[in-house]
Amino acid sequence: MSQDMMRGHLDGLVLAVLTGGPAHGYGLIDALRDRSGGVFDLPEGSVYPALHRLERAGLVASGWSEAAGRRRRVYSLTAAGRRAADQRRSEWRSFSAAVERVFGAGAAGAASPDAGPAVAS
Amino acid sequence: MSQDMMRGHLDGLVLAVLTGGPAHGYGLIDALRDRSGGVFDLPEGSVYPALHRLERAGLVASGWSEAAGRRRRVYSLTAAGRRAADQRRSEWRSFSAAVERVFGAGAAGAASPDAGPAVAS
DNA sequence: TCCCTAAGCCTAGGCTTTCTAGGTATGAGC
DNA sequence: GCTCATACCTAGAAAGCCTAGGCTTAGGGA
Repeated sequence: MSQDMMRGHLDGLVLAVLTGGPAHGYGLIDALRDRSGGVFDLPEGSVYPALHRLERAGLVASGWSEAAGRRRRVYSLTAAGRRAADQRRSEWRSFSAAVERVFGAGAAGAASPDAGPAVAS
Repeated sequence: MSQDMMRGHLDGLVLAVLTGGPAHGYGLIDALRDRSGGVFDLPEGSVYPALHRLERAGLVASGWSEAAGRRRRVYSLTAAGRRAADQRRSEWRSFSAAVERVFGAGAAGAASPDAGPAVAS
């Protein structure tokens, strides 16, 4: 898997996880790994900056909590964040459907030898 | 649509179009716009560098042709390019399925108020 | 006691890729 | 002659993710 397929999708994925409830950074990495079936194993250097970016944008809010002697910064969605999560999901569906059409059309073209070139003059 | 959702996917899409037959740069832009239902309307400054990158990588080969007095550089897949196209498509499927799981899980979690936080301590 | 690992947080810098914004040239239509 | 569409190209900026570190506390093993 090409690593920067994530580009432009990470924020949406983080928002999607937070839709299920508050989380802290480290746990968010675990959640993304689990829910993606091991496909997304993101380094902390990707996730923490993303969370800070989302907080600056007003889409998530954070607070400190203490658990087992360890400090944790817990992030949760704001109202704007919930709206953004919905929008990101629908943008993803549109993007994904478009990619699927391109891949599908390419394969179909290749399957019919008499169809001529993909792009007419 | 966030424009750099394309990151890391453009090469695969270009290869997919070329799977259907040779194409030149300008026509490739049209093909991507048509097949994606208008979602992908890429500027030339994205496509030409991508084609040159793919050519340097040995995945496409190019040759000049003349049509209606206009010179065209026509790109076609090499054998390695065909293999790469297959691989990109399967990487896309894996990526797409993973994203879908994350979005799906997030929505499911939000639907059950008693489920507790998304990420257990 | 000392060391290593895991859980947690963070940042600086680099790399890659895409877009913006330009440039060139030909042919067709007005 | 002018403009528009076709067709190619490039330099530089912008953005986002990853690499590679650094910090702390807790717990287990030797």
